[in-house]
Amino acid sequence: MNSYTIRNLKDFQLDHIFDCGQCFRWNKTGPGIYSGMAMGRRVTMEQRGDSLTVTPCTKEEFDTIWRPYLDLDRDYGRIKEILSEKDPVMARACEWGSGIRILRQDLWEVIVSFIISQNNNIPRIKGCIERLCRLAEAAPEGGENRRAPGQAGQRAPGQECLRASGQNAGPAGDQYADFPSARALAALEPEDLAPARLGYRARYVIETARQVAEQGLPQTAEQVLSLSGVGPKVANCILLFGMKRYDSFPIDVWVRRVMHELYGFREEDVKGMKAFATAEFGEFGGFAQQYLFYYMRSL
DNA sequence: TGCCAGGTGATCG
DNA sequence: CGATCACATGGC
Repeated sequence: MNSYTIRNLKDFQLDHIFDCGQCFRWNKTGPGIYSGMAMGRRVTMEQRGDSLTVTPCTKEEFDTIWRPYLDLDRDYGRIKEILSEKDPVMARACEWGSGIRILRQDLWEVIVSFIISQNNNIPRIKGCIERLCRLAEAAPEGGENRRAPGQAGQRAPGQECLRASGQNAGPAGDQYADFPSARALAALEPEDLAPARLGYRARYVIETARQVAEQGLPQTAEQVLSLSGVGPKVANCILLFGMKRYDSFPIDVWVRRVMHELYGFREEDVKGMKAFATAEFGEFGGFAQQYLFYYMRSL
């Protein structure tokens, strides 16, 4: 299988990147080795020191797909320098998560993933998303003639499946299925998602899929907030991880915890935290949030 | 066993 | 507005 290796990486650690809460479909399969789905492809990434090998991958694929996905052309050294000057807590956080990069993920996948993330824990979020992808792969298109229980996987010839692209075809149950499109999910009912165990979030996902299928993907913060199941926190995650809005500062329980324990805010003073982040971190709020999140979770 | 998890939407004063 | 509560599910 063809691989591509890039060397001399700086400010880059797969362990930091895939464990700072921004993505849910990468799994560690060995020391410095991760396997996952992104950009409609399944690949393995292996880091040894300052070099990274992607398999399967050509040089062209690396430059057009993975270089932007991994945000390799941004100077994170400079960002950490700027943030570290702000305060000692931030400096420690930058050091602890020194290899973090904010992935440029698919917007639709980010929207659904973070709707599912609400009031949920990370291991279970990953399970929900994986089951959602697998479910969609096994299900036929359309809400009218859904398959009956017991007919799983018996797709009629020519019947389109829910996957957005067809290049990762495999039997139902394949661990790496493409993320279901908005159009495909829009045709389903919340009950159809029962096997994914999304809980009460299933109706948010379906409703949002219908909104997006009809109006297209959101382009402004206001449009993001108008989606079903999207409040201030999830909206900020969508803006940061899916829309390149690097000034976004999502405040979740972990950030609230770090702001309370290490910055002295009252736990319920989310407004104060938000104002502080805007004033202190400004256009780098999103990077600051990632360093703080990763740091706090390790404590 | 309970408490809690990358919260949101509905309801009520 | 701001506070309060239900919500599905399962990790720990």
